[in-house]
Amino acid sequence: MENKNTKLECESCVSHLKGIFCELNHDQLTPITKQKITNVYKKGQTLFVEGNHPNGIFCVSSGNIKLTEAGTDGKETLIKVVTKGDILGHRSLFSEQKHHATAVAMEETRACFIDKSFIINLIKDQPSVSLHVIEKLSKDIGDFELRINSMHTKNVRERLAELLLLLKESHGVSEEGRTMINLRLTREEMSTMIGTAPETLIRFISEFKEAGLIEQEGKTIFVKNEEKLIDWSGCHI
Amino acid sequence: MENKNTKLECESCVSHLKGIFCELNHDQLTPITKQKITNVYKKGQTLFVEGNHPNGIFCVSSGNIKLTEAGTDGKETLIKVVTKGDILGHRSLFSEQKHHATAVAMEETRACFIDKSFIINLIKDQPSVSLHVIEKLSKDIGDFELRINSMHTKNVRERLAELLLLLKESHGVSEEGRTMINLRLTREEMSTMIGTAPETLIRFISEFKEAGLIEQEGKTIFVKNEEKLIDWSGCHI
DNA sequence: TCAAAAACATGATCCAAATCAATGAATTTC
DNA sequence: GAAATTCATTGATTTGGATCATGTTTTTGA
Repeated sequence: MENKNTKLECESCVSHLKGIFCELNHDQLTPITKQKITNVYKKGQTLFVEGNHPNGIFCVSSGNIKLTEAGTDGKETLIKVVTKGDILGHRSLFSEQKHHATAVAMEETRACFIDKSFIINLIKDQPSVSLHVIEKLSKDIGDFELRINSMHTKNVRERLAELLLLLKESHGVSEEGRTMINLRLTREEMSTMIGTAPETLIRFISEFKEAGLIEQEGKTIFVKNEEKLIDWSGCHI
Repeated sequence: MENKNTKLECESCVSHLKGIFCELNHDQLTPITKQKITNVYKKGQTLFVEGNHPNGIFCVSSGNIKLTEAGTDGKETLIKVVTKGDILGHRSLFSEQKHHATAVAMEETRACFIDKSFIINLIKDQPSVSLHVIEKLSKDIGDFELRINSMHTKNVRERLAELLLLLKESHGVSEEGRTMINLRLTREEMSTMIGTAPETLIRFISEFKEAGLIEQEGKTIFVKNEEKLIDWSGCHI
C-alpha cells in the first residue's frame, strides 16, 4: 500500500516531462522536492477560493482540477480544467492579485504546493523556468483570446463543436473508430464552459448524436466524426 | 522640426517608467536603444497581420494600436487596445505561434521594434525583465478571464457599463464633474469589444445618456456618474 | 469646397437561446 | 438497498438582442 501523502520525487513526476521544470537536472530538482508539500484532494475538495491571497503555486501530478469564477446572478463560468503536469494558482501569484477563481478537485487529485518566495527565486535563478512560464502564460492567453472571439462571433452549436474538439485534444483517448473524452464533466459544467444554459447544451448534444458526430455512453462522450465536428465549429482552420 | 524616425532614447521613453524595462539602468538600456528600430505608423496602418510569423516585439511610445481577431462570418473581435508604454506582439513570439490577431494603428503611433533573439536573451539575462513580463502576462490573463466570465454571465447592458468603466480606468482624463474617455473609437469598434451588434450598442449608449450615466460630445464619451455605472455593470466589486 | 463614403441613430421584425415546467435516470448517502 | 438528492432530458413559452430597413450626420479625400 502506497502512502498517498508521501512526497513525490519531482524527477519522476509528469510535470518534469512537459512542465515548467522540464529542463532542470537532478541537482536542480532536489531543492524543489525538499521544499514542496504533496497533498491528495478528494473529489469536490477545494484548493483555494476566489478572493484568497495566493502564497504559492500548485503543481498537479494526477487528477483534474476545475477553476470556476462566479458571475452575476448566481451564474458561474468554468474558466479552465487543470490536468496532471500543469500548474495552478500562478496567475494570481505572479500578478500579485487575489485569486479570481475557485479551484476544486474534479476527482481524487494529487498536487504539490510550492511556496511563493521559493518559486520566485527559482524563476530569477533559472532562465529556462522563466521562459517556460512565459511560454505557458502566452499559450493560455492565446486560448483565452480564441475563446473570447468564439463568444463574440459564434453561436452555441459552433461553440459546442469547438469545445468538443478542444476536449478531444486535451483529454482524448483514441479507440478504434472514435476518441473517448476522458474527463468526467456534468452537463451543467460543460454549459458553463461555453456560456450557455444546460438545457440548450443538452439539446445540441442530442443533435450531434443524431448527426453521428459523437456518441455517448453514460456521461462519457466519444468523438466519432472529427471532420464534421470541425465543419460544424465554423473554424477557419 | 523633429525628425519622426529619429531613434528614441529608451531612457526617456514612457515604457521605461512603467513597462517591462522599468528596473533597467542606463548601461542596461543602451544596448536596447542601439538595437531597436523606431517607426511611426499613420492612422489605419498595419503593424502585423493575423497569420504572420512574429520576429520581435513592439514597444509603443505614443498613440494607440488595436488588436483585432477575425471570427466566423466576416465578424471581428477587438481583443485589446495597446497604449503608449505597453508592448505588442509578445504573446505570439513567446508561445512560438503565428500572430492570432492583426495590429492596426488607431491614430499616429510611434513604436520601436525589438528583435526576437535580442529580447529572449534580455529575458534570460535580466530577471527583472522576465518577472515583469510574467507579471504583465498574468494581469492580461486576469483581464481576459474577467471578460470571458462577463460574456457568459452578463447581458449587453451590463457589459457596456463594464466596458465604459474599464475605458475610464485605462484612457480616462478627469475634468470637473466628469471623466473624458480619451480614445477615438467608432461605435462599430466598441461593439466588437463586448460582442454585440453596433445598433444594439448605440441603443444602450442612448439609454445611458438619458439616465445621466454618461455624456457625449461628437464621438467622445464622458463618464458622468461612475457609481451608477458600477451599479448597472452588475459588478460584485 | 463639395461630393462620396463612412459612421450614427432609430424603428420594425424575427429568431436563437434563455427560462419555466415536468418527468425520468443516475448517483449519493445513510 | 431504499430514500433522497442531484443530474439529464424533452417540451412549451418568452425574450434579449440580432438583423433588416431607412434616414441623418459626420468624415474623408479629390
